[in-house]
Amino acid sequence: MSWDPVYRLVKQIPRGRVTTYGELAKSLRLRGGARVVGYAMAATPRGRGIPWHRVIGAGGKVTMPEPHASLQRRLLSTEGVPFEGARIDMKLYAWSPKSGAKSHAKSRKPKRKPTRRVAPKSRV
DNA sequence: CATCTGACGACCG
DNA sequence: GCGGTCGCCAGAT
Repeated sequence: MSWDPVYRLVKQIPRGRVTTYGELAKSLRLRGGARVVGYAMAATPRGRGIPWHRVIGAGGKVTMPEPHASLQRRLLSTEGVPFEGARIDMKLYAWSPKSGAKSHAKSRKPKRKPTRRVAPKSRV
Protein backbone atom coordinates (compact mmCIF):
# COMPACT_ATOMS: atom_id res chain seq x y z
CA MET A 1 0.00 0.00 0.00
CA SER A 2 1.36 3.39 -0.94
CA TRP A 3 0.83 5.92 1.74
CA ASP A 4 2.48 8.59 -0.36
CA PRO A 5 -0.38 11.07 0.15
CA VAL A 6 0.00 10.66 3.88
CA TYR A 7 3.76 11.04 3.86
CA ARG A 8 3.49 14.01 1.54
CA LEU A 9 1.11 15.74 3.88
CA VAL A 10 3.28 14.96 6.86
CA LYS A 11 6.24 16.50 5.10
CA GLN A 12 4.20 19.69 4.70
CA ILE A 13 4.07 20.12 8.45
CA PRO A 14 6.12 23.24 9.20
CA ARG A 15 8.83 23.12 11.81
CA GLY A 16 7.60 23.94 15.27
CA ARG A 17 4.11 22.67 14.52
CA VAL A 18 2.32 19.39 14.98
CA THR A 19 -0.79 17.67 13.71
CA THR A 20 -2.85 14.68 14.71
CA TYR A 21 -3.63 11.40 13.01
CA GLY A 22 -7.27 12.37 12.88
CA GLU A 23 -6.55 15.65 11.13
CA LEU A 24 -4.48 13.90 8.49
CA ALA A 25 -7.17 11.29 8.04
CA LYS A 26 -9.91 13.86 7.62
CA SER A 27 -7.78 15.94 5.32
CA LEU A 28 -7.09 12.95 3.11
CA ARG A 29 -10.63 11.72 3.49
CA LEU A 30 -9.50 8.25 4.44
CA ARG A 31 -12.26 5.80 5.16
CA GLY A 32 -10.28 4.10 7.84
CA GLY A 33 -9.90 7.32 9.75
CA ALA A 34 -7.07 7.92 12.17
CA ARG A 35 -6.44 4.21 12.41
CA VAL A 36 -5.22 3.94 8.85
CA VAL A 37 -3.06 7.03 9.26
CA GLY A 38 -1.46 5.49 12.30
CA TYR A 39 -0.93 2.36 10.30
CA ALA A 40 0.75 4.39 7.58
CA MET A 41 2.93 6.20 10.06
CA ALA A 42 4.00 2.92 11.55
CA ALA A 43 5.26 1.99 8.10
CA THR A 44 6.90 5.35 7.52
CA PRO A 45 10.04 4.74 5.44
CA ARG A 46 13.15 6.30 6.91
CA GLY A 47 15.57 8.31 4.85
CA ARG A 48 12.91 10.42 3.19
CA GLY A 49 12.96 13.32 5.57
CA ILE A 50 9.50 12.53 6.81
CA PRO A 51 8.94 14.38 10.10
CA TRP A 52 6.94 11.56 11.63
CA HIS A 53 7.60 13.03 15.05
CA ARG A 54 5.34 15.95 14.17
CA VAL A 55 2.39 13.60 14.05
CA ILE A 56 0.80 13.01 17.41
CA GLY A 57 -2.40 11.63 18.81
CA ALA A 58 -5.60 13.55 19.45
CA GLY A 59 -5.39 16.17 22.16
CA GLY A 60 -1.66 16.40 21.76
CA LYS A 61 -1.11 13.08 23.41
CA VAL A 62 1.75 10.86 22.39
CA THR A 63 0.64 7.41 21.36
CA MET A 64 3.39 5.04 20.42
CA PRO A 65 5.95 2.57 21.72
CA GLU A 66 8.36 3.98 24.27
CA PRO A 67 11.49 4.15 22.13
CA HIS A 68 9.70 6.33 19.62
CA ALA A 69 7.77 8.38 22.12
CA SER A 70 10.95 9.40 23.88
CA LEU A 71 12.64 10.36 20.63
CA GLN A 72 9.59 12.23 19.46
CA ARG A 73 9.44 14.32 22.60
CA ARG A 74 13.08 15.21 22.25
CA LEU A 75 12.80 16.14 18.59
CA LEU A 76 9.72 18.27 19.13
CA SER A 77 11.18 20.08 22.11
CA THR A 78 14.22 20.79 19.96
CA GLU A 79 12.02 22.31 17.29
CA GLY A 80 10.36 24.53 19.82
CA VAL A 81 7.37 22.43 20.76
CA PRO A 82 7.54 21.97 24.51
CA PHE A 83 5.70 19.15 26.21
CA GLU A 84 3.34 19.75 29.03
CA GLY A 85 3.95 16.57 30.88
CA ALA A 86 3.01 13.92 28.35
CA ARG A 87 1.18 16.15 25.93
CA ILE A 88 1.42 19.26 23.79
CA ASP A 89 -0.56 22.48 23.88
CA MET A 90 -2.52 21.95 20.68
CA LYS A 91 -3.99 25.41 21.09
CA LEU A 92 -0.65 26.87 20.15
CA TYR A 93 1.10 24.25 18.04
CA ALA A 94 -1.75 22.53 16.22
CA TRP A 95 -1.26 22.77 12.48
CA SER A 96 -4.10 22.30 10.02
CA PRO A 97 -3.20 20.52 6.76
CA LYS A 98 -5.73 22.63 4.88
CA SER A 99 -4.23 25.90 6.02
CA GLY A 100 -0.62 25.07 5.47
CA ALA A 101 -0.80 22.62 2.59
CA LYS A 102 -2.46 23.92 -0.53
CA SER A 103 -4.53 21.36 -2.31
CA HIS A 104 -3.76 21.03 -5.98
CA ALA A 105 -7.05 19.34 -6.61
CA LYS A 106 -9.81 21.90 -6.19
CA SER A 107 -12.52 19.34 -5.74
CA ARG A 108 -12.37 15.72 -4.87
CA LYS A 109 -15.17 13.24 -5.04
CA PRO A 110 -16.13 11.77 -1.71
CA LYS A 111 -14.65 8.31 -1.37
CA ARG A 112 -17.32 7.46 1.11
CA LYS A 113 -18.54 3.97 0.71
CA PRO A 114 -22.28 3.23 1.14
CA THR A 115 -21.51 1.38 4.32
CA ARG A 116 -24.15 1.83 6.93
CA ARG A 117 -25.41 0.08 9.94
CA VAL A 118 -28.68 -1.76 9.83
CA ALA A 119 -30.02 -0.49 13.08
CA PRO A 120 -28.90 1.72 15.95
CA LYS A 121 -27.04 -0.09 18.64
CA SER A 122 -28.28 -0.27 22.16
CA ARG A 123 -25.28 1.93 22.92
CA VAL A 124 -27.34 4.91 23.87
C1' DC B 1 -11.93 -17.96 5.13
C1' DA B 2 -11.82 -16.74 10.39
C1' DT B 3 -9.42 -14.25 13.93
C1' DC B 4 -6.17 -11.03 16.13
C1' DT B 5 -3.54 -7.15 16.24
C1' DG B 6 -2.28 -2.23 15.66
C1' DA B 7 2.48 4.55 16.15
C1' DC B 8 -6.23 6.05 16.67
C1' DG B 9 -10.58 8.43 18.09
C1' DA B 10 -14.71 9.04 20.57
C1' DC B 11 -17.60 7.74 24.30
C1' DC B 12 -18.83 5.88 28.96
C1' DG B 13 -18.14 4.84 33.86
C1' DG C 1 -8.49 12.98 34.48
C1' DC C 2 -7.84 7.94 33.59
C1' DG C 3 -8.91 3.38 32.05
C1' DG C 4 -11.75 0.29 29.52
C1' DT C 5 -14.68 -0.64 25.35
C1' DC C 6 -16.35 -0.21 20.68
C1' DG C 7 -15.90 1.12 15.86
C1' DC C 8 -13.21 1.79 12.06
C1' DC C 9 -9.82 -0.35 8.27
C1' DA C 10 -5.64 -2.99 6.60
C1' DG C 11 -2.31 -6.54 7.07
C1' DA C 12 -0.56 -10.79 9.11
C1' DT C 13 -1.24 -15.60 10.72
